[in-house]
Amino acid sequence: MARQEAFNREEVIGKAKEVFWSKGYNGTSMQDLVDAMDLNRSSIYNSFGSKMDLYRLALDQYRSESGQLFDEIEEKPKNGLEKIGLIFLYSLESIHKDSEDKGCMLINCSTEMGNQCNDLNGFLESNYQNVVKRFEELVVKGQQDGSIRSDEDPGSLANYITSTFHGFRITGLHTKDQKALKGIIQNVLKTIA
Amino acid sequence: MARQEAFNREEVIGKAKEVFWSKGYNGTSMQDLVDAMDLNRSSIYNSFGSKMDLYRLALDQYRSESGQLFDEIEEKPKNGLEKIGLIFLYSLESIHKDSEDKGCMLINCSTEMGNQCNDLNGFLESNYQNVVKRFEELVVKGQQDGSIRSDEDPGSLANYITSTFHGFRITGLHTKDQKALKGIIQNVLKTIA
DNA sequence: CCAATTTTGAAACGAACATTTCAGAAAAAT
DNA sequence: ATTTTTCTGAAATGTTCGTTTCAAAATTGG
Repeated sequence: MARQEAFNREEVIGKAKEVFWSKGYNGTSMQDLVDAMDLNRSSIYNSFGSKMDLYRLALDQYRSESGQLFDEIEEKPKNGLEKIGLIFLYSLESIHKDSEDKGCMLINCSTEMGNQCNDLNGFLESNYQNVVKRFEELVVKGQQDGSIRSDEDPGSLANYITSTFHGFRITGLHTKDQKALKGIIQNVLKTIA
Repeated sequence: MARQEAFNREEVIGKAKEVFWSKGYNGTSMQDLVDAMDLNRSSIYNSFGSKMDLYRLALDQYRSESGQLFDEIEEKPKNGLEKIGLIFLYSLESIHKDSEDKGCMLINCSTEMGNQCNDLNGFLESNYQNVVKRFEELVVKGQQDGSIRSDEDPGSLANYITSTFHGFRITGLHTKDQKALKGIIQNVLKTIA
């Protein structure tokens, strides 16, 4: 048969992801992608379809990587409250390393495209619900091991945590002060303990 | 002398604001603005300068309107904690009325343009600090009247409140469920009480 | 009513946009 | 080595972008 792709697919999607993450969908031009992915225009269109198709692939990769975070924490020998704290500490680390102030790609997508693109809305919604679900699982665990209070149902607490979690990421755009950010985390944990 | 502007300045900036708010800066075309403002292209350029100039005017108007919210609450006969609760309830109302899912224009600006446009960054930063300051004032008041705990300094609590406040606005993009949103507010207030 | 000045409308600007085209280079299978 | 298929590179597609131009219409003050 014939020739096959010379590039690593996940790798070049990763490069596209970085550009979309930093500049947003509308702020990213095809030329930006050509430069970043180090592929020819036609190769990109051939392999990935349209700019929007590529954006969705980039989002998928980002979500997949973010989801792994919860998986990693699941295995650690910690109680529910500590595990939720770890999620926030990972986020703190992301903020610390985010010298470009790119923020969270999924939040960026929500604010830029959520109300403009119906196709993306389904993706964003399922992702949001998934985050709530993952937090809820940790809350249930915490209520079982006694590290999280049981006078409020897990879903409600998970809503609160998810909300503060998103706020935390926005806050990270404006301050990188570790002490201030850790103070926020402590208050969140205090609320659910 | 000569002819004068036939349109109301704040009014047409308001119309531009709606478009930018909904579609973002990069997602808004000059044609969108011509249509929405009901002004000719050249009139817009004559009166407001560039697209970016107009965007900044729209942002200014939005910030000014948002700031009035704090002013209104200042006059009410409530304690510090209740006043902070009122801010969140106003936000809840905004979310409820936001059928288009436009969210908060300033957060949208932060996520879309904060890391791309140095000029806007100063504006965004001063605005963010101002929100923290306004919350801090309410915290101080709450600590004086006993409605807010005094074992943590006002600045630290204000950081927590601001962070959750922004998260609340993001959450509003994903759910309009009043009970769920009120539950989040209750947890925030519980944390600082 | 006239002169001064600005707004207005429509057309035009070059640049940048996303996407397509297509001939030739490259690699796999026979 | 030849055939087959795909990838690749560069150029070109038509569209839309933000902005400018300019003559005509409009409105003010004298």
